[in-house]
Amino acid sequence: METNVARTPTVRSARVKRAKVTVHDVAREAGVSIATVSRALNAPDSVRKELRDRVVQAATALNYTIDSVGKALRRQRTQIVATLLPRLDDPMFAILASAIQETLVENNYVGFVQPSGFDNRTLHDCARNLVEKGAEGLIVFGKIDDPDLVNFAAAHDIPLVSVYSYYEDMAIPTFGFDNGAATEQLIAMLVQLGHERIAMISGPVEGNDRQAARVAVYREAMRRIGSEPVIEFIDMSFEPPDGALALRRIVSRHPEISALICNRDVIAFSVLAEAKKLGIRVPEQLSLTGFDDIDYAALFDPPLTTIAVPTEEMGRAAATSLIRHLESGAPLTGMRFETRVILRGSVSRPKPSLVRLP
Amino acid sequence: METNVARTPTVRSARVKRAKVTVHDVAREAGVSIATVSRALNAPDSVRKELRDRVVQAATALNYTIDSVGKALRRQRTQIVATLLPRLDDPMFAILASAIQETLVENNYVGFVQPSGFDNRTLHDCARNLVEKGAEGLIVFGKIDDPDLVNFAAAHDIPLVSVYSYYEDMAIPTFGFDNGAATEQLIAMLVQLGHERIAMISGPVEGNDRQAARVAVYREAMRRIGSEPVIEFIDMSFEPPDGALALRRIVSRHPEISALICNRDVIAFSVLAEAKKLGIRVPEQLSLTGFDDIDYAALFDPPLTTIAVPTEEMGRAAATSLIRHLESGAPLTGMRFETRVILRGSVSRPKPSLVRLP
DNA sequence: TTGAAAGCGCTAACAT
DNA sequence: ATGTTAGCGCTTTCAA
Repeated sequence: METNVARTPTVRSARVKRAKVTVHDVAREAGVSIATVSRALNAPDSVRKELRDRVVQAATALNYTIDSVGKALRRQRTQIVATLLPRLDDPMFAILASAIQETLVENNYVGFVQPSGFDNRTLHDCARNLVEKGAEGLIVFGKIDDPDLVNFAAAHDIPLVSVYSYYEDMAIPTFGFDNGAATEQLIAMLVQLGHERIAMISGPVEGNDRQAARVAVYREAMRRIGSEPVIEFIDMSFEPPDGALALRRIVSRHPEISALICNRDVIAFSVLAEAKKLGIRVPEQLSLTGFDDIDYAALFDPPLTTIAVPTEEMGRAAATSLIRHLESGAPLTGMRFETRVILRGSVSRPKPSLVRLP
Repeated sequence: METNVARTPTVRSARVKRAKVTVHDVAREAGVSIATVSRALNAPDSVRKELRDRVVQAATALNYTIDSVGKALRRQRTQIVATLLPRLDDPMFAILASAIQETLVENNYVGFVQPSGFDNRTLHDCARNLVEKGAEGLIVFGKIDDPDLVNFAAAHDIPLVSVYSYYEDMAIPTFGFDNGAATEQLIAMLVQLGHERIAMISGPVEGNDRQAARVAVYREAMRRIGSEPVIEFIDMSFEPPDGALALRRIVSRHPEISALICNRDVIAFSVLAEAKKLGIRVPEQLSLTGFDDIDYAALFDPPLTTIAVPTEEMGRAAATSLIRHLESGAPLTGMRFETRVILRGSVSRPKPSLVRLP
């Protein structure tokens, strides 16, 4: 879109390596041994006040910065955790990443964040790269479907946790909620309002346990109430035209549909916009739901009914547990979170009038 | 909101340190020296094919993973870059972070991403922490207003670049656009449509060059056309009630306002929602603009007029330049990007009827 | 082409 | 309480 039109003057023509200040320099300056420098900086109480002050002063004077690479090599600990997410440029993932990164830094850790796509069957290479760069713990979004990753983590003693989806009795601890149960909540609400012809827009289910669980529960519910399942699968890289196209397909092929479940809020946003273009009134002619309750859901017109997911809490819990495990070998125990339906204006009782394309 | 109701069974009761596979193990297995192992893995061409194959085979058999900590200590290179952003849980920042992280990994780097707040006058501590954890290059969002950070980076030879805001002739290379010019574009468009009474909702300007530049240009423009500047400052941590309150203040104190510039799209979203509640018709009674053109801007009703910012391109350019500099000492040269007004339905010519609170 | 050996910066075991 | 020293895993001279 935009092109660069100008270039600032060059800043440094070459990378000049300045001599690095090390513990030896500080030790010399303070007139102590390198061990005392290390102690004064890491365990101040174990050093006499006078020496400690001299060390701190010397370190400040020389502008000393600890080299965590040397430290990490010696301690065999990096205090780095890596997070693998399908993508980062999407509110829900970004909120999760934000919660994780903040938790890490509060605990003197730092984190790599890597967008790795929606297919959890091929995470190994990405994870391996991050571990090789120093990650000593791994947080993965959703159910881990890659045996290579699981084996790799086990072989290298890298603790591995999963966030967002909850599973009982999994080898890998999960910090999340039950996607199927959440969809159940949504469908139960719609059914109670009187909806029977319900459609779904989902992402691909391959390697994506969240979408798979929601689709499965939806199919089962339709079977129960004797309705034909109507599902449109679209790419998960949020492209408004995809949502729009899916809506057009559904209303043209299944004009009897009275409610539409979108498996992500952002899909519902584009569907809502398209519905307006098509002259379909939401919720009068079509009830619409999203998933995740991202901030903007309440700001649309009508406000979007959706499932509230405790994204931030899950991220913090996963990161906190992982850190505790890394620090003190505390047992790594998954946690189940609850979701709830946020009923807003995009849903109403079904009206007798059917949806029709203009 | 949600509480955890269940706990999965414990996975590992203690962290058992498995003996680590090192170059020595691979060397022994392959019957070569550790030097040959290193060469076979890093510079295959310098090792006879037969030995090379033996090494690779041994490494695979032993499940060897290179330890980048040892490598980094020896090479004095980590291939880690850190990015400091005001926050991560917001679409525009998330898109930028995503572009940077992807660029890094494509170049065999990895990245720390740290939310560090909106005040660029106090970045030093955060940056120092990331450098101590191994970052050898730093990308900072917006103009760097912290002399401590600049001095620190210079003292430790840490290349430092700024992304999003462009400045000519800055000591630190900037990859961004001119925030003032962008606001000029917006105001020129509104003025051309006939607007004279224009208000602005901004974030705090302290330590935030983006907001400061936009406010300054706005004030100057109002002076030029002889209108009183009407500015509401709100917290930048997107809280819909803040935007709503700012709108109510503006229309109650200045009912003559015909256009409202919001310095972020997300603020405009909440203002738009509140306008509907108040019965203010957009754009008939009030023209509304945002900033950044995040994906959802086009999906609102009416679609939001805004400034398109090449977020992804800026992020990729900053990361690419930094990597090239790190790899080969290539000069670090800033780049200026262009913005443009995206005219959508939230803006129209001003109508004679004034905005009134219901 | 390959091997031996040094050493990156740090912490911790041991000695004093 | 402080100093001496070994060594974490790796790459890269230097020598063969």
